Amino acid sequence: MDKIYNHKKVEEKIYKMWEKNRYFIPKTDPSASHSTLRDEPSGSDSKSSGQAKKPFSIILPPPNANAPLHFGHAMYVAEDILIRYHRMKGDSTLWLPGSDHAGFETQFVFEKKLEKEGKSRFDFDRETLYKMILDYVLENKKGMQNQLKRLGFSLDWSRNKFTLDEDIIKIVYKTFKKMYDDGLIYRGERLVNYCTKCGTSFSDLEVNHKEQKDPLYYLRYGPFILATVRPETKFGDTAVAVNPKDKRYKEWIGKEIEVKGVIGKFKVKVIGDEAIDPNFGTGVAKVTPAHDLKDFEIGLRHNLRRIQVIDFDGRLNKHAGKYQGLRVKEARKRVAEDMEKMGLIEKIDYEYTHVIEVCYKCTTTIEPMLLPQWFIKMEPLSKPAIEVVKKGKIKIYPKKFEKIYFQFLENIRDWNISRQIVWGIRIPAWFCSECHPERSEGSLDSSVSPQNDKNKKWIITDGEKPEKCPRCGSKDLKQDPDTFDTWFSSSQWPFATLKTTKPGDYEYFYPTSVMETGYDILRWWVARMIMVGLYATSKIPFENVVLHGLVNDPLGKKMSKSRGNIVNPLELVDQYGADAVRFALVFGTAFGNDQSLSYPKLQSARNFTNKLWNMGRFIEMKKKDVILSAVKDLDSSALPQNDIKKLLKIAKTQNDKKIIKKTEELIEAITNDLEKYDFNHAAERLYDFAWHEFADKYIEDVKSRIDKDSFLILNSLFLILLKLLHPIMPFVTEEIYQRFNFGQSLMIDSWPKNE
RNA sequence: GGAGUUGUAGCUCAGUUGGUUAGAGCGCUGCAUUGACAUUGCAGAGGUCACAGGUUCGAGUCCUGUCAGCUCCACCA
Repeated sequence: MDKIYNHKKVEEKIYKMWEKNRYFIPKTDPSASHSTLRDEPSGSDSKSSGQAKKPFSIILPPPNANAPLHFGHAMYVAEDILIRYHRMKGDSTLWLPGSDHAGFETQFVFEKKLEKEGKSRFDFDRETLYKMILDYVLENKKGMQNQLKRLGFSLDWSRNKFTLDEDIIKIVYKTFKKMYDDGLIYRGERLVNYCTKCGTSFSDLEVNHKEQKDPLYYLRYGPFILATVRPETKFGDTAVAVNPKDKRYKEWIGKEIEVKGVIGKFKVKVIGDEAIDPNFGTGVAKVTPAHDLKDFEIGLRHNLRRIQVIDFDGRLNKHAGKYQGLRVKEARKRVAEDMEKMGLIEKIDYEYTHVIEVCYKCTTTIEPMLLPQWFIKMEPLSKPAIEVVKKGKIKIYPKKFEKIYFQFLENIRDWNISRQIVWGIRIPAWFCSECHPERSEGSLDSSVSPQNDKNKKWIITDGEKPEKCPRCGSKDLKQDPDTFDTWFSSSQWPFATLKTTKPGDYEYFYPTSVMETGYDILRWWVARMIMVGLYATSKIPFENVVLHGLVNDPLGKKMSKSRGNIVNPLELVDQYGADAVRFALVFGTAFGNDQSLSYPKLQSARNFTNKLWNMGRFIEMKKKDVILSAVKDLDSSALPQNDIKKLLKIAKTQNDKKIIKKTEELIEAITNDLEKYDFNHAAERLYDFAWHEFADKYIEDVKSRIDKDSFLILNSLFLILLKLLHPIMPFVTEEIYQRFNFGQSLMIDSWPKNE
């Protein structure tokens, strides 16, 4: 054995050995009776194997396939710890890998790449663009999978899935169709970021913010004076709002007022809404639900009409009367001038600065525009999801996150699942061009006027294109150009994967045992998996939710591409070894809390791997000494002993007995820690015991008096220690195990237990 | 603006349902050791537990408020 543990010589070799021996594949693979392919764990009794026993399963949260993993992903080590622990306990254990197409984000990343090449999405048709992104993603996936392997993750690669696999898409379609048939899907309007120059809508990611100075007009508005920067949207006003607590206007709430305007008089209602800041302007605001995000929300709450006055070409429409046809900027100027002439402007504040949204491509001001979108009614789904956690059918660890979960579900809003991008699963909805020819289709966005959509009869299928229109028989059917929100497909991940891996998987492994992921996606992903899982399968998707904290950079700042502080886990694996990286991640921070990447911690974890290595070296050396003393039955007695009671019998000194008892306590404690997902305590306890009890005290004590019996104790306890450490530090423990010829492989050896 | 979360040694963090003298690692100081390991061992210094109240026989722990950091959500008409 080398004097210093060299992870570079060990890790790749060991991982290949595990993979080759199919140790990552569940012992009881329901699809084939090949459980004899490898031996049972040496310590487990035959009763514990077979279908009857409950399996242990985890679905890996599929990382986005658009970029290499960052260091935060290495936190999935918590899952590997659980998986390895249960595998050693003798459970049939499955950890299923996969990756996510990550709609928005991937398309955004890809377009950045196009931009560098001097191109843009508008240079390609839909099919070409999709194909290009797909190639890009498939290439990325490989690197990502390599990263997971380098971390030592014992994932069953024979069951690897991707959210855009044909069979996954089929299931997503089926769920959508079922929801539609059950009346959970409806067509509703929503404001999107729209660039009238590019002629398309953008995601929030694609919108830039810019501070600029604009005149703030104080308009005479019926009996009120109110401040606005957008007098040109006045034609779309359907209410005037004040804060309900504002004494100045309290008595007006609920009344209708008459307003004199540049194209005649009109009437609007006064409403009270908390969103209105009494301290801004005069404390009165006009409400234009069709062209302002906040007003849209107010409109939803008060059931206001939405009048679209700006069209998709950026010009005012018929609602603007004589201003029809003018562009927004020009219209604003003209309306303001005319109002001034009519004496409708109280004053103008030219010093007002605010933040506006501009198109990241052409810097045109973004217009919030109404677009028809598909929505899911969430209340029927959220209620059962609240129930299962309240009743304890699904448990959330650490418990503090339950609060966030309930808060989200109790205030849930309907879910808009339409996205105006090509990269994703296209929505299986068609309409007939004969019955409803008014819709113009063709571009990547879905620029339709919402008025047309209301009477449109959509044909929803589970993926197949309908042959003809069920009403007029026309074969000229057009598919909705939109794609599903990525979370819509990932909300189905636990059952969609297991239904499409191997026959019997779903029946055997679903619901899965644990869903482990970062707390930051508890709402976006975990809550939705519970809701959609319950809906589609009538079962909970998993029994336990375990949430880890975020890994920030060494200064405590969130790692992000824009900050440029992303750390690739492979760099650290190269430098410190996978075991050290894994150990450092769970050591020294309460599980579920955020931590900062700490190089000193990595270093001390690396030193710990070396300490273990040298404990092994010492024992190997002593073994030779003891064998050299030429006692006949030494070979068999040098084999480690699983039965701790027997060890106690041969213990001669108080120190022997003490260390055996402490090991017994350790087994109990570590087992409890892992059952409670208390990873940091397990790691801390193991570190402290291995280093400061076993090495500093016991080895030092036994060093000078080693004989046959004390060697047996030493050797046996060391094997137990290796087993307890293996889930966290699989490589160095396995390497020592192999060198000592303790058995076939540590990863399928038995978990220590006290009788 | 709303919500969540954190504040404990120079640094990074533990501290279970309140219960003796508040712990660990790194760093620091001193000593030792070249026969497992210098990626080592032994010993030591270092804390008004953010602040102010309250409950209690007793508070790092429970309650209220204040301040600061971080995260998420919504966003200034």
